[in-house]
Amino acid sequence: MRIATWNVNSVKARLPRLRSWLAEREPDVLLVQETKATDESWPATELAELGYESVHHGTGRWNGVAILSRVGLADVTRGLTAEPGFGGSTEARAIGATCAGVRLWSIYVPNGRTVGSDHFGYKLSFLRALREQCAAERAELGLAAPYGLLGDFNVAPTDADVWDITAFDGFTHVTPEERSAVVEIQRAAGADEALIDLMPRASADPRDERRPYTFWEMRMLGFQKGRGMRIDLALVSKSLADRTQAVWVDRDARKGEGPSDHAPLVLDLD
DNA sequence: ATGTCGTGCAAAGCACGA
Repeated sequence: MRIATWNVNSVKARLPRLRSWLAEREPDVLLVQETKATDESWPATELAELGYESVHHGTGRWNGVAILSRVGLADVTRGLTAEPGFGGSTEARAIGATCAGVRLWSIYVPNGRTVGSDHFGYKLSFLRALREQCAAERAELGLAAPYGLLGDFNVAPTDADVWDITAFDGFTHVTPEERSAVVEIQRAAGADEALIDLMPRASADPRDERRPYTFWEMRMLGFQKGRGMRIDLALVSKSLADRTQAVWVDRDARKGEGPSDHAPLVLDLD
């Protein structure tokens, strides 16, 4: 089974590339972020023609998350129980479903903008709500149940996860507060059964030994200059990690005409 | 290099978010 996560930065703008990517890589489950779609404009019919049932949670223009599956899609949950809002309303940043017996979430953590801003506080609140959701669900499902939080976390877990840590001094995505909030999510059900941050290789090539990034800024030719970040994560239970044979970034999806600024993160399971 | 994208509004340019 193949599970992938991809911030597509508008499903409308990316539909041609999404279609060809699905045909090429044939994931069984794809967790999507930043669809920028409404539930009405979500291309469910086109995706169904490609063999995927899908669920979408979005209000248009910004945010929006979805799950595509060709191995079943059950127990759909839109949003987090304790999800905070921003500017007076809740956004569409989390959707969960059970696919082929695996409980999965498609997560789009707020960017945070600048350290100490209202949006930064919102980001930390969102991460706390995700920890609560994870703790409650894992307790309910049992710690042995295969479980995964995948998506765009907008946090680089370590200094090695950005192209040059000195370039990030004073910026979001690398602060101790954000990093410890992610660790707290991993430990939501206790340190013994912590979710594992699956480390991908940098591309589809098994011999690729470059540092693995999942995001490169559109501005300033970030991809062309190798200025990447590993901010799309797969945090999975031991039961799911044990089934994982390969984890890789589909770096090729960042190339060519009209890419997203993120590349898909792919898990190949036993 | 505040250098690229995508969206929506109201318009063929701008504001906003990333």
